[in-house]
Amino acid sequence: MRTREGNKEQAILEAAVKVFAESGYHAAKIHKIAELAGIATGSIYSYFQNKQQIILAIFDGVWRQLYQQIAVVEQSTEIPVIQKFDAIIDMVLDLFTEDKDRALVFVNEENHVMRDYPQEFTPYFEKFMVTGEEIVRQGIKEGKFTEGISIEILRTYLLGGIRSLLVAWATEPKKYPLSHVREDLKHFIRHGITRQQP
Amino acid sequence: MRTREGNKEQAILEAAVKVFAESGYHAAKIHKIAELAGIATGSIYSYFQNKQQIILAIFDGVWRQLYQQIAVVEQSTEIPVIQKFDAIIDMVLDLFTEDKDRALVFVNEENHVMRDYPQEFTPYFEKFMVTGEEIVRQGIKEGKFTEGISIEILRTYLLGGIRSLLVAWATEPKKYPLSHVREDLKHFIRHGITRQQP
DNA sequence: GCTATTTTTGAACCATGATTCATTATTCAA
DNA sequence: TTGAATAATGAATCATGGTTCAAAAATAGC
Repeated sequence: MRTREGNKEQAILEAAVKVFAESGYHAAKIHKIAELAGIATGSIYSYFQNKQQIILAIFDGVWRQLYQQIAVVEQSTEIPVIQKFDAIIDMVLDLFTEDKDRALVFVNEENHVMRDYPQEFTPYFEKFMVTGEEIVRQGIKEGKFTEGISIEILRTYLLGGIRSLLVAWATEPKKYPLSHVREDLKHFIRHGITRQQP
Repeated sequence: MRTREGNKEQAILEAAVKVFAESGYHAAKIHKIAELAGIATGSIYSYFQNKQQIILAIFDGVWRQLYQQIAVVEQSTEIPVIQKFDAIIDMVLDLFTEDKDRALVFVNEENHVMRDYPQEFTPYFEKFMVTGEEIVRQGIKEGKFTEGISIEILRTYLLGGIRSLLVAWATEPKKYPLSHVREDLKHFIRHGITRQQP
């Protein structure tokens, strides 16, 4: 018998994130991922069925983490609703702080992955969304958020804005320092662009 | 001598938008674009150097239109700054109202096109951004917009939110009716989620 | 109608790169 | 120490699809 040495699956995933971030999913070459992971090309296939399963696994990992965290926030009765949004921002930014490449893959590839393999896309995505909407509903109920707005539209808008900033930061960290992004983002979400009356 | 019949270049672009929207740039097949355009595969290449020039042409068209329109808005002394944002929203949504496919290509493919062919990407993109920032600066100067925020961050956030909503609408128009998207978007941009005091 | 010129055609070419699989290496249990 | 049994290898396979190009078709001027 021969046993598997090391955590190759993890190594592959990490290598894949790097390569996908750099060249995009389609241009990414399996042999390059293998090289980066320090294994042979063929070995990839004893850990993943094929290329698409690799990217699906990456998204599963990200959304699983995000869902677990938003679930905690949602449940909390300590935090005022309005601050739950802050917590979500922090949580998303923190998740990617140490890993720009993951941020890039997360933002750049999601659209086509969801389109191309809708059946196999991680269920944590849906769960995350539902939970987020729950928070918004809570805020409206408490009279803290504007009523009459569409929750769907709000969440799509916010997520889009956040994503866009993630790419910007990951691509040009100097120009978009995370600390500023964090603060400005929280401000815009709460108050929009209109100046606050003193 | 033989003269070219019809506007094949236009036909190719329109077909390409459809095909890119449906399958994404990478999975899109040239022969399918040709078929849709009603010409032979090889003919594509007497109008465009290659596949990438086609998608670059699509982006050039969109950003040119957007730039021309934002330039008019920016110049206007009639419209109050705060309403210039409304005008921009209207202008973007109107541009895509008749063409969901163009919206999808615009949002889904831009990231990788800009990354893969940064040199050849339309100059109207930059021009649009600069003009947009000019409007924000104007708003801050007039004391209408919050000061102390990063214009770069703001514009990235807004654009991301808008794009995200465009895809949502183009993919599920029933769930995201353009009229609602339009109103809610304007509201969020101005006031964020916090409830307005009566 | 005829010819020169340009457009259009679409089958063939060819590069690319994901995936396979026969071979080799490694480990554990006996 | 030996030999199943499984892991790892990477060269070969094979499908895909962008691009080319020789041939055919269409047009305008004569």
